[in-house]
Amino acid sequence: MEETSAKTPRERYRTQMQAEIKQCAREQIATAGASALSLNAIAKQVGMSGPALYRYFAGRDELITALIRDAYRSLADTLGQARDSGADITELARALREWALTDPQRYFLIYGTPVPGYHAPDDTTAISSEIMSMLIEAFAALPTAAPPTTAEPTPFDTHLDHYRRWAAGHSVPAATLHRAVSFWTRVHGVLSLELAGHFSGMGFDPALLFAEEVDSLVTQ
Amino acid sequence: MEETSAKTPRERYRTQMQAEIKQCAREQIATAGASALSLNAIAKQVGMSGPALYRYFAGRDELITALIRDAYRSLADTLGQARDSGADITELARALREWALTDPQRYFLIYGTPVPGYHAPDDTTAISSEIMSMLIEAFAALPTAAPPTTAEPTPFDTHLDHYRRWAAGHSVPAATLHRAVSFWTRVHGVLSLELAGHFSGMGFDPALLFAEEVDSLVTQ
DNA sequence: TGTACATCAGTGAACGCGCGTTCACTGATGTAC
DNA sequence: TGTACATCAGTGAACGCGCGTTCACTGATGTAC
Repeated sequence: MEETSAKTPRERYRTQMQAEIKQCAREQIATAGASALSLNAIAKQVGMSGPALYRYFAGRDELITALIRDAYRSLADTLGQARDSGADITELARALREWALTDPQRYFLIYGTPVPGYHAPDDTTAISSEIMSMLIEAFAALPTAAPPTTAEPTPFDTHLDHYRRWAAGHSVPAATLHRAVSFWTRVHGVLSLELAGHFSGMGFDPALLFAEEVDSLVTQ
Repeated sequence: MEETSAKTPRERYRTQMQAEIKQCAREQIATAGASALSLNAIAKQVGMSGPALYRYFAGRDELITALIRDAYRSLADTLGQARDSGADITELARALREWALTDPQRYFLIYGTPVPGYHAPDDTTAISSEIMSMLIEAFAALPTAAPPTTAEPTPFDTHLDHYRRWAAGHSVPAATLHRAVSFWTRVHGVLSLELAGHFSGMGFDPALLFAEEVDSLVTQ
């Protein structure tokens, strides 16, 4: 995972310093939101003053971009590790939820309110499809008691059959793609509302709702 | 709907001016996001200078709060009008999606990334339950071909039966509450991902996905 | 091992900027008699 | 209808602030011979 070996001491120091800065930025975002991220405040907290940060990041935007990239990477790695441990789709969902609960603002860095002008770096879309790949495989591997292939394809199924380039390399039935996409939207429906506190007045346990939303697609 | 009648000219002017300021603020948010909202910029745009805004709003926070309240109100009214026109749950869903697509940043004002420190005004939770009420009634009114009441109650159903105070006044089976909540999460799952652009690389039409997510709960 | 030079981390002063907000004020609009 | 006063919208100057970013610089660390 880390190809940061066989580096000179200076390079290691530099990498470590970048990590410390990003860690600080994460804490600041967790405390006051991403829009309140301030380079000067970060600098003060890591014990250097202002312009020194420019040794490590070209500016505020590049720092935020790095954080977004890290968030994507962290999510994909979390799911990848679960997958490598033989997790099925239900366990993948649980890993995803735990990842989101660990640091809600990191979650919102990816799936929260988009800033109108901003465009995420290109490589994040690659990570996105890496994640979708895992989901598709997990659904394809399901021992379908009631095989979805035999069921009548829905309008969205047939529509999806024409737009499956994003699922390149997966020769699964469109119904499986549909399930992966629905999994994604249902999971984020619960998570985004839960993390934003929209259930807090209701009192019930979102974990149960989450589990059944996942189940709705597993035992389809 | 408007109880702003029989007011003096001054009062009408004041109300109109507040509306103009809020309209301006909405446009600014739609262009650059809520965090970029600037009182001075708004003042310039409505043709007055700086401090004059304090005649209408006590400060930046109060203005944003007013916008959030308006967003809630607008959503509830949109759904209420659909309901009054005899819309069923599917048509309510369509109205909701159109409302969201009309002004994505208004949507995110309610359902987007929460700002860690900020607490929405209390009356918005009242509007939230007003909305949930409509959904519950719409599901209760469904001519259930396969009545959900007869089905085995899920763990979340029985759990929800202990936390139904938020659904005060509705003596519907817990399964109906469950369907209303799931409707809410599935609908927001598609909408939040769609509006944030997470489907844009995939090419398919989110409207079809949305319709089938809604359908998954109507023809349950 | 020792010297000469290059690399690079970090500093401190300074830049211009726009922000939210306050204050004392002018001038127009409405109200009371 | 006219005068005297109160209300209130809007102005302009000024407040302190923290922001991102630049620049020329010091001093330590690494490299070459």
